[in-house]
Amino acid sequence: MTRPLGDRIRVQFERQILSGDLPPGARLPTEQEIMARFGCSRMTVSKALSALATAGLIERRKRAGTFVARPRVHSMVLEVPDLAPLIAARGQTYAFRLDRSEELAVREGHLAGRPARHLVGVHFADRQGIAVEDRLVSLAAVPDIARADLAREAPGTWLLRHVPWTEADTRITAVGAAPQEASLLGLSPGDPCLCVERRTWRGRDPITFVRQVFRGDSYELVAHFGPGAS
Amino acid sequence: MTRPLGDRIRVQFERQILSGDLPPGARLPTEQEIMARFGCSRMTVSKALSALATAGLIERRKRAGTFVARPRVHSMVLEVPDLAPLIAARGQTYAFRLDRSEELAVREGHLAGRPARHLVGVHFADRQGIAVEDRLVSLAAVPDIARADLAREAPGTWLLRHVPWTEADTRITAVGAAPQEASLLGLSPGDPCLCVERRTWRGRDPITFVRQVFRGDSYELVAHFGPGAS
DNA sequence: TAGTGGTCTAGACCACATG
DNA sequence: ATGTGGTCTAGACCACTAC
Repeated sequence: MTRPLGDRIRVQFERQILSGDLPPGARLPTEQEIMARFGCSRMTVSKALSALATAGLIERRKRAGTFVARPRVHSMVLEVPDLAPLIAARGQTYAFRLDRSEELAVREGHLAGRPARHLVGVHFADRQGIAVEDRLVSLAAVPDIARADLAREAPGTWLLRHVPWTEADTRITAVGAAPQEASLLGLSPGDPCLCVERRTWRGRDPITFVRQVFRGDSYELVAHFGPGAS
Repeated sequence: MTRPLGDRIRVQFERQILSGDLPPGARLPTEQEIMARFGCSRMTVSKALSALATAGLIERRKRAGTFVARPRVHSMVLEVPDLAPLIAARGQTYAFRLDRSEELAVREGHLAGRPARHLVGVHFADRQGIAVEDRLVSLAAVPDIARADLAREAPGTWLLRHVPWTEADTRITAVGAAPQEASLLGLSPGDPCLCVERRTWRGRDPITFVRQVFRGDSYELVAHFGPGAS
């Protein structure tokens, strides 16, 4: 049960960095010194340090050496849960109701100029509307969307199983509920809602644009930053 | 200007996967076959495929082979910009005003039972309040906080330079502005605001808890998912 | 210019899971 | 049982850059 040597090297420096023992800007030993200390070949040391560099914990500069990176403020991992299991986990019953489905030519956005299916619906938890969804799906990229049974399965869930995206942008804002949204969600107009807008691609082909408006009091997003594996 | 061989191997499979040429579940050639095709050693192939595996694009199983991974829905990279440069980039003038600074013993949360400094202040863009901030900073972890000049530099910026965190949780919700918040931000009570709550640690020591309430009409968060490097 | 990391080789032994 | 990936070695040459 002895862990790989490269892992032990990586974990040792990981610990020293996270504990503050090696503060940001500190210099690590050279590969030669680490080789000698662990009695291993240079390739093993190189792979261990490369992993730390990929993870952003260290920064390597030729001729100068290897240094503990200044922490990057600007990136955390955002959890993007699927609504159905999330609501089921709360002990509530999930449902989706499709209110509109039509074809149209998109005028703007990353789907501009393409024929698309326009889908509007509501996500429910125990008969309480918790989110309204307005979606465009490229017919060129997803011709099968016409045959999908979207009466109960949310378009997002269906899409994910049939045409998983490889690239996505998400924009998160707070908005006041529009009158129609408010009535669907059982709110008063202007009540705070979380608005999530997402554009997705597969390779370079745009797939879908979706705008989801969630009741502010029953939905939250969670993000995490940390060393991750260890 | 010839790219490293390992990179070329990695990029080739990356492209085939993202284009859908190699769909999820498809099997990649064995390392032996790739060695032969590129005329390189096995180590080079191994490093290229390991990088793809770390990135989550492929999955490697002994005796079975290497396969294109089923895409993971549930994680995107959330950009967490520092407010000052963000506002400067808009061509506005940034300022922070500290309204309260006191010591207290925290009762709940990840700082429970610890003495802390309680800081309340407002972020401004061109004299318009755009966010109110309520923060607790552990005195045990950051004794220097007492000496910090927080009159103009936001506590978050100061903290980042002096005690960078290594781990953080963020919760994003939509809330209605409380009366006091509304008056500070020039809103009416109940107007939609984006609420960001973050807990941070350095190693296992809790550092700070912060709740920021942003004007819904002048702040947004952006997240991205994609192959990243290429 | 000398020391650092970046990359690569041509082997090797091992663990493991599948056929 | 066998073929796959996991890891490691003991070298090597090169590019870059801080000294």
